[in-house]
Amino acid sequence: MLELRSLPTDCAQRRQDSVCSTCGARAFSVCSSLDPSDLAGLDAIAERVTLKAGESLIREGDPAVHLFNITSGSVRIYKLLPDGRRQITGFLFAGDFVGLATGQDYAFSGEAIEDATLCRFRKTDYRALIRERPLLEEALLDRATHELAAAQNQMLLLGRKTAQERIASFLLDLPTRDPLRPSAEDQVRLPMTRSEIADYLGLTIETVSRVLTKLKTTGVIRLLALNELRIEQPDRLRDIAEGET
Amino acid sequence: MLELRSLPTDCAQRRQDSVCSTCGARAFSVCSSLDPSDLAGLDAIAERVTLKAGESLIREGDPAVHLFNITSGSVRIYKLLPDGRRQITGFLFAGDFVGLATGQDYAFSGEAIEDATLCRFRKTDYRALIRERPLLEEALLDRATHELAAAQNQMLLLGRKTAQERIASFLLDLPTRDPLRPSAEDQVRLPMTRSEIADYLGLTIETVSRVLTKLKTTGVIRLLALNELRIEQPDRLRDIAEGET
DNA sequence: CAAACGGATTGACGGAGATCAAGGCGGCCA
DNA sequence: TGGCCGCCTTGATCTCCGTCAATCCGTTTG
Repeated sequence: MLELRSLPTDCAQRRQDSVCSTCGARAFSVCSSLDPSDLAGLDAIAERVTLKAGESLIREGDPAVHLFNITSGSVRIYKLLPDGRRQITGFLFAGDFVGLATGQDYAFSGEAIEDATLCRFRKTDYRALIRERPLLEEALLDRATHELAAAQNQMLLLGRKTAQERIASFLLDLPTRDPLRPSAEDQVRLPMTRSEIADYLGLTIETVSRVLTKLKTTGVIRLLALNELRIEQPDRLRDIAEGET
Repeated sequence: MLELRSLPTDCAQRRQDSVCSTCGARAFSVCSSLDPSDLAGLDAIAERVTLKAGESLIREGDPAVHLFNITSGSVRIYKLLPDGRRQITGFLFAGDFVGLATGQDYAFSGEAIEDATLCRFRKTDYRALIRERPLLEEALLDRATHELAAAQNQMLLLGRKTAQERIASFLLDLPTRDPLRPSAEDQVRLPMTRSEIADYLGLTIETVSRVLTKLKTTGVIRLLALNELRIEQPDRLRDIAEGET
């Protein structure tokens, strides 16, 4: 097999077989801004990581050494107050980038919700790659921009919406998030627990539970299982989410 | 004066006199990533705008034609629910960039709090400039990154902090924001009304007022005027902001 | 299969902050 | 100088949602 090194066509072949080139999440991630021949450069600095449900990815306050791209599964990122109150600031899925909002140290913690796989990069390596690939930087800026817009929506939700409006907004937003599990029409999978939903929406588990049963009894949604539901009246749910009730 | 055009040194002189080169906010803005000779390119696409207090800059839902850099004064950006509930998602000052979290349409509205001056760019022109100036793009990404981190802090505040903790956090954060008005040690200027503070912190005016008087009577702060106060016990205020009480 | 366990639901109650209402205070203009 | 207006403060009451507690339910374990 050693001869391969001297055969250009086979080198190209080797590149085609890189992990990145067969990555199921590539199409949804910033990596899609790199053309196939650039993927080798990405592969060179990428490291595969797998996490079991509940395992920690990064911890708030630790030096920000690595950046991550999620390739499958889901991740929660959150901040804590000294007394343990938790605010989950995002649920991330395949294609999402972890570490955008990061300076010297991580500003938040991250853990797997379900078993997940990720690509890990040393921040220094990644920065170097960015400088050589303007399209990659552009893709990152684009993503940061979208996350900022999403953050503003979340601030509106947390600052001004009622419990029912928060849940409704959440149920409408969630299915659009995971590209690897495109929900059937109006079908919502909840990979996270009630407690995580509560900490994402600034509520308690009890309130989440009560609102869900109320939406169920009014016929807006139907609970198929603990972590699976169907939206029966999408228009009604949209009205509720925007406070038109 | 026509001869000037044929004299290189005078041309250089002319560039020195560009609006950007004398801009008081340049040092704090993304423009600082451009070296002096690049400023001419910025000048070419920049347009000066002045706003009186209360005047509108952009409106949520309108096509996002322009981007802005604030050069003096202050601006509030906010989102509304159909019934009029308002969430202010940010107070912006000299050097801040308006329009990062913007796709096809503006995702939020913006208005001047005080009289303000801004640089306005057509989005298309600005994108073209970015492509030629990697350092500018880098500066923008950097700024987006910081705003994302700030947004996460605000989500923690809105989702999990008490009224008193929110006010304390706000009073500690605000003085660090306006580079053109570096507060005297522990002196806080409040260019916005109580109503705006309330809509930024997810509270009502009454609660803002009550908490401020409580902080006053406990000696943590002193109200010098309606829009001016002094932090008498910074350590105590920091403890309150983090919920250590 | 029973018991234990973690997460979810449901109910009763209480409290932080919203709502409603009544002044207070300073700035502006006639 | 006085009256008006916008903004702020203060008080009384209400309510949504948090807290506390009991129970349920599906899963795991011995």
